[in-house]
Formats: sequence, structure tokens, C-alpha cells
Amino acid sequence: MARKPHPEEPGRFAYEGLDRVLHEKARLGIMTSLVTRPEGVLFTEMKRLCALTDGNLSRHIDVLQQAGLVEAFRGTEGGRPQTLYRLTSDGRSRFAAYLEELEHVVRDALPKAVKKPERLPEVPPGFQPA
Amino acid sequence: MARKPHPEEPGRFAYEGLDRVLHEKARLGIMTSLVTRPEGVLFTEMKRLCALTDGNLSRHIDVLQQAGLVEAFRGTEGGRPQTLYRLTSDGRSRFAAYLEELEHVVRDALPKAVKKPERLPEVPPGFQPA
DNA sequence: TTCCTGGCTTTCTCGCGCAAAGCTTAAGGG
DNA sequence: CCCTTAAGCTTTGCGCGAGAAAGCCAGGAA
Repeated sequence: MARKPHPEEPGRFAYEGLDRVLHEKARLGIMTSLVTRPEGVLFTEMKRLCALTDGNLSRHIDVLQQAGLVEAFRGTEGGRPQTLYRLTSDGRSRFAAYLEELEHVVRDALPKAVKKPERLPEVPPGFQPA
Repeated sequence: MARKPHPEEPGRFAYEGLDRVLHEKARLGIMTSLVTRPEGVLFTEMKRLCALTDGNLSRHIDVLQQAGLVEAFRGTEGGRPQTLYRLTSDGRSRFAAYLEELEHVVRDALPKAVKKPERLPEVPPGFQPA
């Protein structure tokens, strides 16, 4: 009988659903802040929430806007020009799809990562540290 | 009375725990394949599992080795030289920490992203589409 | 011995993330 | 009225990092 009755499918760990536009620390924070605030977030406030510099926040938001995930509204508040950012409907659903893929990763890996194996597995005979 | 009794803490969505070495699609796949196989994975097999080219796999594994997360063992199998890769103990625990942070992100965002709001929130008066 | 094939490695290029400098609008002061 | 200051973004510049392609090397096959 074969040692591996069911060899794992090719691409099992490829995670194609992890959209590069979303799979980025800073933009992940931006999207999360926006999804928790459907009414929108002002530039300055988002800067605080995500701990980003002006330039980085501007650039990342631009990427998200180009991708159609975020929309912007200009106005004034307290006598100063302000920009309000919101998720688009498409942005929300694409973000949800991304998060579901992330959830799969966590489900795959976390249970196996948290428990320390009682003994290190043997290295097969003839194999030597690189 | 103030409009916002509890402004969100600064850095709430910064996710500092998302280690850049791990927060990368290809390496995430590599780490997940390794954590599900403590006995190790051969180069060629990992190539299939993660759907990576030779060069890219080599490069990403190198990054993980430099970071001390992965160790390599050289040997032969079927008359051909092969390299077996395994997680280090440190690699496993750092990966677990990363995954726990990811879990927080998913918990923060997924519930809010999946449910479509019945009506779009109003844009505040004086704000116009950019 | 020369060719081929499998198994990695190295090199190259382009794009992206980040920081720093710049631009614009709006108060506030003299 | 300017001039200055400051808030609120934008643009520019740089360095690293991901991915593709070409290269290298060892072990059979012919």
C-alpha cells in the first residue's frame, strides 16, 4: 500500500484569493477602519487610527481608490477642508471575500501552529543540515 | 455633550504584529504547508503545493531561512539530490503569533463586511464626490 | 563522453512601500 | 490688506523586494 494514499492537491497552499491590493498591512488597516465605520472616516482621523504618515496614507488610499474599493468626498469641517473616505459597495464585498480567504488560512494553520510537538520529528536517513 | 464620547484609540488599526517576513502571500503558503507537515517538505513538492516557480520558491525560502524560521536538510531521494525543509521551533511560534494577529483582523472586520447595509449612509452636508 | 533532465540558484527588472519635501487653502496678526 | 503660520493632503525620490528568466550543477542515459 502506498505511503500517501491522497497526495495533496497542487496549489493547495497557493491562496490565489489573497488580492494583492488588499493583502498589505497598511491597506488592511484602512479597510478595517472603513468597514467598522460605514458612514466614513476623515483623513486626519484615519491617520491616527492606522498610525500612518500623511504621505503613506495618501498613497495607499489612492491605490484603493484606483481599484474602486474606496470613494472620497471633499467638504469642510471646522472651517478647514477635509476629505471623507468611505467603502464602495464593491469594496465591501471584495474585502469580505478576501477576509474569508484569510479565515481559511487561519483555520488551516493556527491549530497546528499553536501546539508544540512533544518531540522533534526525525530527519530521514542520509539527510544533513544544509 | 460631545459627539464622540469614546474616540477610538490611536493605532487601533495599525496591526503592528503583522510581521513583514510572514505577511506575504507566497511565504504564507510555504509556512502553512510546513506547519501541516512537521516532518518536512521537499523542494519539488512544495513547488507544487504552493504553485510557485523554482526561482521564486528558492528566493522566498531563503528569506525564511535568513530569518531563522525555516531550516534545510540536503540528501538524496530516488538517486537525485533533494532538499527537505522544516519549520524551526522559533519559526513555529512566530508563525503562531502572526496567525493570532490575523485572527484578530478577521474577527474585527469579517462580521461587518459580510452584512450588506440596507441603505447607504448619508454623505454629510457640504461634502461632494471627489 | 556528450547529452539530457531534474533540482535548485543567481541575476535582472520593474513595481511598490515609505519618507521627505512640496503645494494649497484658510485662518490670524500687524 | 498682505504676510505668516498651520492644517491637510500630494508629489517626488529612493531603496528594497517580488517575480521571471536565465544559469549552474550533478547524475543518468545513449
